[in-house]
Amino acid sequence: MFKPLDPLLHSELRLAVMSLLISAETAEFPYIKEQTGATAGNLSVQLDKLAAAGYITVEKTFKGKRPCTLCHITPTGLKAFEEYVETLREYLKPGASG
Amino acid sequence: MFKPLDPLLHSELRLAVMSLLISAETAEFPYIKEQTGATAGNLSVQLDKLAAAGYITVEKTFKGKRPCTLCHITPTGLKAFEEYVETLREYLKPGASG
DNA sequence: TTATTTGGTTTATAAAATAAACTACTTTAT
DNA sequence: ATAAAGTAGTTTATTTTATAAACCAAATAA
Repeated sequence: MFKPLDPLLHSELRLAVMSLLISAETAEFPYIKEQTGATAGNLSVQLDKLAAAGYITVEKTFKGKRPCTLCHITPTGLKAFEEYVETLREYLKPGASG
Repeated sequence: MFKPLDPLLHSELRLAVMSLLISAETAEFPYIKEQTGATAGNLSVQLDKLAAAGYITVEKTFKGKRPCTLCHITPTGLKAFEEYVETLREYLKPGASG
């Protein structure tokens, strides 16, 4: 039947963030914001949720004198992403019972 | 970058319904309910939304004396589903720029 | 020094999902 | 015949989620 989709990942913005972080190793807040087209507020909230779940880490650093928020994916996050993709395939491949 | 995902399809239940209808040609309300594990109320609401978008048609018939709600996918719905899958792939295949 | 920009967070609002309650009718049991 | 229980759903209320608007603090530019 249909296995439930991880609700934390089944969100357009959070999924986009995870997608970026998988290829990017680490990414800065403004970069993610630009790549996803999200507002800063929304991104801030969604990063918090991903961090609370342990899917990413959010590191507060400085770049010269300015604050700089660095994000990167955790092993837990990577695993969750992979599982999400696996689960989703069942929704996308109709007829393929499994 | 990230193309927006059709919000109508980016819903666990509606996606499951569409997935079923693609393989099933037509399906009865109770069958969809059983296969998705949804409550009747939720299913009713989500079927309405899919129908309002023209993604499915909902036909009210009778099976003997009992009411019977038949659903089937429309060409519009099929196209939307395929586009959704295509768009989603960009989120799932990190690094593959396109 | 007073804007303006950068880099965010917090809070309020809108939208969506879900569940609970209800309607209408049928079948079964009494 | 009537009551109880089941089927097939809809409507409405509640909760959750997503989004946007408002705000704060520091740095830079005018």
